[in-house]
Amino acid sequence: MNELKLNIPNLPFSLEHTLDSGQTFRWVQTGQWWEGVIQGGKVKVRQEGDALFCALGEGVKAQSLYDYFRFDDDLERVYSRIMKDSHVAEAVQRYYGLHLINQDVWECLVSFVIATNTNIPRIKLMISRLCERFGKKSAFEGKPFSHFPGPESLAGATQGELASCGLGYRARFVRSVAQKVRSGEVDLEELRFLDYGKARETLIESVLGRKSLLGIGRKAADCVLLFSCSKDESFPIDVWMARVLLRFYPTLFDAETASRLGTRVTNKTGLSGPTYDKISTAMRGYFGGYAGFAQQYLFHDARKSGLE
DNA sequence: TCCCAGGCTCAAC
DNA sequence: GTTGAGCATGGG
Repeated sequence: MNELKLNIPNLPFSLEHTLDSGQTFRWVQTGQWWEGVIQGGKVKVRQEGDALFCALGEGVKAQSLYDYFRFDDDLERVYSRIMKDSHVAEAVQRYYGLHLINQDVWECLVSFVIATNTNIPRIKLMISRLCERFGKKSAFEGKPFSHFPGPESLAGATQGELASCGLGYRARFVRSVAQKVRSGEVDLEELRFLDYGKARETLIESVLGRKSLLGIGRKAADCVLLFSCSKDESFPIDVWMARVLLRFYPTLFDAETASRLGTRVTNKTGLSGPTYDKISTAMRGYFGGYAGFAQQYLFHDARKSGLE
């Protein structure tokens, strides 16, 4: 095996916390190694202190890993901005070195269409089936693996074929999103160059009263912008975050908003658009431009500790 | 068997 | 504008 040693330029960095935090769904841990597919190629990585040992598949450059893990980020600086209270402080301490990642926009978009109303283990299952069934095949270290299927192949699949990967009612949405991207109606690469507000409008906009991307709501859009477009002020609010906000930050909201957060948690009813926006804007006001980091630490901590 | 899961669409009000 | 049913599926 052709092993490469990469120096991690900015510490802290934790490979495990980063890959285990629900930003991405295809990495598999085997022993001390993590295997994944990025930028069209397979990689195997393991961390030892400030060194990242990796084996790169065909077509993958070390720079791709550098970009993927956002090694330019200076977490200490981020921490100093978001450390507003003991709750983030504890989460930061527990998951010290958790990076936000910069994954492929298309893969991230499909992943979070699939991620609605389900749990992380099943998201992984659905995506791995999707890749096996529709992804291009390659080999790494003599073993076959599948790439993430492109817009063309998912747009060309029937709803039944997609559903057979366990997608259920999501099959329709995945197909529709794939068709919009294939046709060029929605330009994903452009998102990186827009500011957060504009990029978000692009993802959830309606044309003639009809949504352009079926299956993408506010929460999914925020995840895409945070995990694949480096919009660090994005603050996705799912059930877990609703619990966190209700438990630790109720004083940041007026009574009506807090009560709606409560029904989100207990009745599992969705937040209305304006209410979602009001809450995430408040959290951005509280944490600042790196609110997305705070969100990710709080989310991961809540999930790991089984907050109720 | 029932409940929950990184929500969203659609229709009714 | 808000609310609520319905949604496919697998694990606890």
